Amino acid sequence: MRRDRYPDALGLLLELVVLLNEDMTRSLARDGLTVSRAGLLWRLRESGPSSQQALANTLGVSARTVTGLVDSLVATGFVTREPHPGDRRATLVTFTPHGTEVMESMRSQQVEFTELLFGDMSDARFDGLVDGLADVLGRIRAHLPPPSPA
Amino acid sequence: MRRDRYPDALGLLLELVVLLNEDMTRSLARDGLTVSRAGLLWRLRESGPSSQQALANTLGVSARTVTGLVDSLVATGFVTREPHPGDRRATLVTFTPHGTEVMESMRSQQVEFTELLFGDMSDARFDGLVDGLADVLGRIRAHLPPPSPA
DNA sequence: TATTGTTATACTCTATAACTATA
DNA sequence: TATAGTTATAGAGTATAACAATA
Repeated sequence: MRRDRYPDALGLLLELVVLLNEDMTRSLARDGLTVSRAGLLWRLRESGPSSQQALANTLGVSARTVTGLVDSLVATGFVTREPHPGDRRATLVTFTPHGTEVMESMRSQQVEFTELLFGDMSDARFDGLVDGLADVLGRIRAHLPPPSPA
Repeated sequence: MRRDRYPDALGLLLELVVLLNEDMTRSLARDGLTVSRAGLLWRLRESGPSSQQALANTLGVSARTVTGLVDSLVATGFVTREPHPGDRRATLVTFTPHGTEVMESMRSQQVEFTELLFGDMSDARFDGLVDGLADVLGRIRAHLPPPSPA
């Protein structure tokens, strides 16, 4: 009965979640970042200089939370708050040179990590994993409530 | 070139981490629990009535953290602190009837969730996923520092 | 009147250090 | 002297509500 392997499969998934989280946390700490702060920087790199309101929306957190994250990122030299041309209420969160540098190093770390995870894996194994992951992901997405993070 | 699919694969993994976390958090909240508190209860069910020290060790957190988690679990009626027979310094964290009940309902929720994730999946797909997950997990474990949570 | 961001306040998880009660 | 657990304190992430400045 295939269902006998279900607990294993769920256990593998959960352990993966835990270990990936630990690894990410540890790795980001070496750059002086936390997962939440890195998440903001990630979005910032995709969107370019952004208002905090925009960041709050895309990150799916409150304005208050963004204020705190940006406060700490300013204090640690990753970003600055620039005046928003055309709306004096708003600020434009912008990378410092140091912030840009760290983001670039993060990208190469990501490449290394990917190599570690999949580099030495047979094509069949890799394809089976990717197809299975995509499948599971589709099921979870379908199960989850309205994709709130508009 | 297979490396072209690497970013996809890592992206799938990370999205999976995020979504599984959200789903777990939401589901536990319905039972009046958080992920950390549920983690403690989970260990408690495996080990039976335990001292806080023992819980701190197996969970890999500080004694102070366990004090806080147990405080809240006592306040919300999931466990009690019983005297430790044979060591008057220690307490035995013990399920209440309500705690036991919720743990049982969590188990059936887990079965449902597993059914949702894998139920409608072909055998080949399922096997490919499980094999791939086990493979990746092995790589991460090998990469991580000393398994600190003794 | 509506929006941007901040201050005020609060809750959760986490930790280290100091301290109490027991071994 | 060493251990179990608590209090004191602190930092991070999260949130809501009230408020200021600006649209």
